[in-house]
Amino acid sequence: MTSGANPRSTVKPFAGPPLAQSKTDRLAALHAALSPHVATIRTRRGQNVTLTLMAEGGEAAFIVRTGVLTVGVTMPGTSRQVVAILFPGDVLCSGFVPREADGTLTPANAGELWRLRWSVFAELSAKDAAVASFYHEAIDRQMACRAIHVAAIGQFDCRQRVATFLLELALRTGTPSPSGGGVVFDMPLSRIDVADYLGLNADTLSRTMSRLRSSGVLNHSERNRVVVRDLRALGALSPASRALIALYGDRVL
Amino acid sequence: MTSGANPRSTVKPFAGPPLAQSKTDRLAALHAALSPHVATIRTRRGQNVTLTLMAEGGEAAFIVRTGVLTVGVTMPGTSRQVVAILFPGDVLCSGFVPREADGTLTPANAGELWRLRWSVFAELSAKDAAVASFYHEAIDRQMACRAIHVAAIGQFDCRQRVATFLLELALRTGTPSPSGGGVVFDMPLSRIDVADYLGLNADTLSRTMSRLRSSGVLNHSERNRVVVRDLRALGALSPASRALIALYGDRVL
DNA sequence: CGGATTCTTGAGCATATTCAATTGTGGTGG
DNA sequence: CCACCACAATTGAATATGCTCAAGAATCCG
Repeated sequence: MTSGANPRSTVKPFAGPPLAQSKTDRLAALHAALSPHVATIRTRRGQNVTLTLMAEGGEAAFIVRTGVLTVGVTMPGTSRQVVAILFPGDVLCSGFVPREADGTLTPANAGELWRLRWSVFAELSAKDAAVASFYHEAIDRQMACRAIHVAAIGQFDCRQRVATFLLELALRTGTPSPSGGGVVFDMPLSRIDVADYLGLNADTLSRTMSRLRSSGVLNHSERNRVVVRDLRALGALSPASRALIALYGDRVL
Repeated sequence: MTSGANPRSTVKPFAGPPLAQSKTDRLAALHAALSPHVATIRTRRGQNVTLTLMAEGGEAAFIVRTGVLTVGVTMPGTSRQVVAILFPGDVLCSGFVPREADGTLTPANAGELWRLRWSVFAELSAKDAAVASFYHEAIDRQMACRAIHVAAIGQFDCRQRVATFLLELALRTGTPSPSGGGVVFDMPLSRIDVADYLGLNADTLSRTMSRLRSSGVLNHSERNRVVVRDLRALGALSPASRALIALYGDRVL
């Protein structure tokens, strides 16, 4: 099958968990194909990215180059729900966000975002198998991630939810800590953002984090930084640890 | 399909909410393009559809022809979470379901399901713009639906969740009731399935339904049939009503 | 350094869960 | 046709978990 007859059939990542390492590489490789068509948006914390394109309201596609963003919806009378957290390599189409639901795309970070017209992206996908497979891998990953997220807020208690969230961040953005066995990462989101992501009250979240600290799983540390003292112990607290490791575990573990 | 210079640019549904009416038409139109490659699965209630393809474990794509299916995940130590309910025209790729999470695809109904190798589907998408746009519309719709679902289980109280669920079913599968103003539809899911979808206890769900009945929004009726007496009143109970109507409201309203 | 914001923590409360008993429904066989 | 069984759905009382509200501590930024 690697005979080269059909480039798509040589794309292996579908068969196994995508390698996070290769994700940035692929993104860089796409630069050549996409750059003539993308508008680069420099993001900064709190800014609100408009989801639809200006002219004629066509659908837009966004590709996260660097940084972290949150996708939120707010239904009347309820508080905001963060529906997804986007990391580099993730894709968002404006059609993913329901209308009439006050959807927002908000950078948590300084970073870079590519925007292009959806129709252009679709055309490129049809022509270039690399673009298509990048997109489909991204969709696969994000769908799987959302499934885990739904299971977490639907079934987990607050400690399990927080552990799941921290584990996801550790796996996706963490680096092994100098004092072995641990993992360190920046917390790109505010307490309220995290609470909105987990379907928890900010107070409850704070309490839960405090308990994790006093039970020795986390370390006290600076404002926007998390030190996981024992990643294995954190994983034991999350029913989704095996699933998360299958999705993202190729970086740290 | 349409004659225009670039077929993709003639695909309008991206700009507005997709018409449910046209969904079945499009599905029928795809039959010609897909039928040489699909395996048709006749589904019956409770059966468990295996998510991966038999030979060499390649990724599979499923297209719902008729009937209703649930996609569920179960994390160790917690009860099942129904992550999505699939209706005709919906698409599921095996990569959407996280590994190590005990994912299941379960028909709630008798119906028909198409299965094909993902790589084949991707090739067809690259060649045939109608296939590609069908897929992307489906992804848009399902992503938006999942966002609403996440917001519901993350932020809504139990009555709001139930109202949201009933409204979704009414909009997607309901028919105007003989006695005007109402909507009737079959309930394809068991109480437990619904509870697992909404992140609620089955007992709580039952209580909530009872209260909706005694408050006059619903009618007492047979086992697997729901009669919404006043759709507007039901909508008033769901913070997501506007979003749901924007997504699916073109059938009943 | 001061003011604003974010985060933490406690006490009381509300909502949904648990567990168990009861009723209802559908299917099977006498 | 009815009796019976297994299973699904309903309902109540007690409990637990997370929420609300308010006060205080920590951190950021000018």
